[in-house]
Amino acid sequence: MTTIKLHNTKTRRKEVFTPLNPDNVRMYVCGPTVYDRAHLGNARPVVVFDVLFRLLRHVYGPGHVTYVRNFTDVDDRINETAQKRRAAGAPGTLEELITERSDETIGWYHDDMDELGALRPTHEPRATAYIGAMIAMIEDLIASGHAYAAEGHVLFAVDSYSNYGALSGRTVEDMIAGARVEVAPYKRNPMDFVLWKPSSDDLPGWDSPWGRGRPGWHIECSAMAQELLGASFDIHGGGIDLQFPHHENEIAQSCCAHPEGGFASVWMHNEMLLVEGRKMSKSLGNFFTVRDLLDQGVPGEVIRYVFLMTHYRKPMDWTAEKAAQAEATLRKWYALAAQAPDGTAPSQTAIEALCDDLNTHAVLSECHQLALAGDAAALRGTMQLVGLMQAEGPAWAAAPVVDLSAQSDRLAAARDTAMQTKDFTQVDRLKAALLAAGVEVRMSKAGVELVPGPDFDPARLEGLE
RNA sequence: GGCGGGUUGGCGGAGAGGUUACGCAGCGGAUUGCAAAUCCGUGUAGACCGGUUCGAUUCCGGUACCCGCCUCCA
Repeated sequence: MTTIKLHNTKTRRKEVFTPLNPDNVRMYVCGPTVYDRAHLGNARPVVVFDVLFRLLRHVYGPGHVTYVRNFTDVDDRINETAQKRRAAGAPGTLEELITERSDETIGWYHDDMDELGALRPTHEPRATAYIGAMIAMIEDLIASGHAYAAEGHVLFAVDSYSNYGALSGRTVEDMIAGARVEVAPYKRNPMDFVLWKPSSDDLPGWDSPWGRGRPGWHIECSAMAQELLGASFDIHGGGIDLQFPHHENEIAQSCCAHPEGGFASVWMHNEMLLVEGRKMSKSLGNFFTVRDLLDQGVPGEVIRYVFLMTHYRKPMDWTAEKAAQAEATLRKWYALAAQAPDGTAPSQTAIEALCDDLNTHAVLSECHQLALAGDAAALRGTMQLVGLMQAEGPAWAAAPVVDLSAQSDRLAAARDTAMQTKDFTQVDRLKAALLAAGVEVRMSKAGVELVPGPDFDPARLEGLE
């Protein structure tokens, strides 16, 4: 059996991965809050954990991996959009408008992530479908003394869980000392966090033992992981920004509600995304969504390739330069890989690189070597291991199908003549015109070959005859 | 203030306590009427200061700078 090593945030070390049950390797990744289009940063964990999903499927078998990624569809920004739409005269109840907004956003998310070549997870639960499970878990936490109700809220008591802060390396004392937030008066400890909060009439809410309200953010992941994966499972992933407080709170809730389980064995966090060296933000004017890039003509495979260039635990800088490089490389690879049939195993070197805490950059290096060696089959298999080269390769990378034989013959004839006369002006004129039209001109002793390039423009060939 | 991550050759970006990373660009060569494409060759890098060691870019400590989290943003 191949040995996979993964960096575990919990222990801050790279460890040999041993699944609790090799017949059912279980992974939970925090998914998006579906209030709008996914931005580029949202796509990074999707690609990172898609690569891990593919590796696990490769090693343990496609039928032996369960991957859960949730949709958070309880969120004030979703409510805002729904309220605005209602105010603008949209038909339907607020609840219906909220559902409509979530459905719409989830559809976009699927479209965009599909373009990146990400496999759909095994389960994609929506928080609103698990409110009952959340309420039950909160009731358990109150019963066992880990939570308390106060002024319509239910709060988790961090003092009841001695390991609180272990994942992120903080202590409750440190956090209180450095706290910048105002503390709600009903909290017993300033670090206590919300499990349930009351909803006013204009907000979505569910009936509960504590009145009409809605769940806090963290409880949904605990409840859905419990329902779909059990009290103990293998891997929990997400962006490093979720390490605290989100994941810390998930651990507290889950381990207190289910002391018989260990919750996640391995915690994995991807680093953040930068754009041209700076944090992506609306105020800096460098904020964009995945769809923005796709619309600008940057293919999903190119985005994926750029992501794979950087190890997931390092900050990744998105630059136009990288995207251009990625596209040029992929064109070469696709042309070669297209010559091979599906079904070739990936290179062992690449598998081993991936097994070493997802060294995707080393996989790309290996692909370069395979391409250099002209090994189309191994290249194809290796690209597919990391989610590149689906099917026959994308249309954008395929050479345009055009008949340039007339131009080719004409150029060859002119060249033959020029070889005799030593007057190449006519040949150069033809060549320049072809180059201007985006055609690559290759002349050798063997003859003339015309290859339409990425910027090929047939219109510019007119009048050439 | 607390916690965490980073700093590698022109650019991007890895691994490894001592032997070529790799890619892009550049340079030299082969090839070409000239090019393109292709192939071959080519880079005394490792923020700074100490320490451990026969030997450190790789381990340890410190300094500087950058970034993230601590505000339901992946």
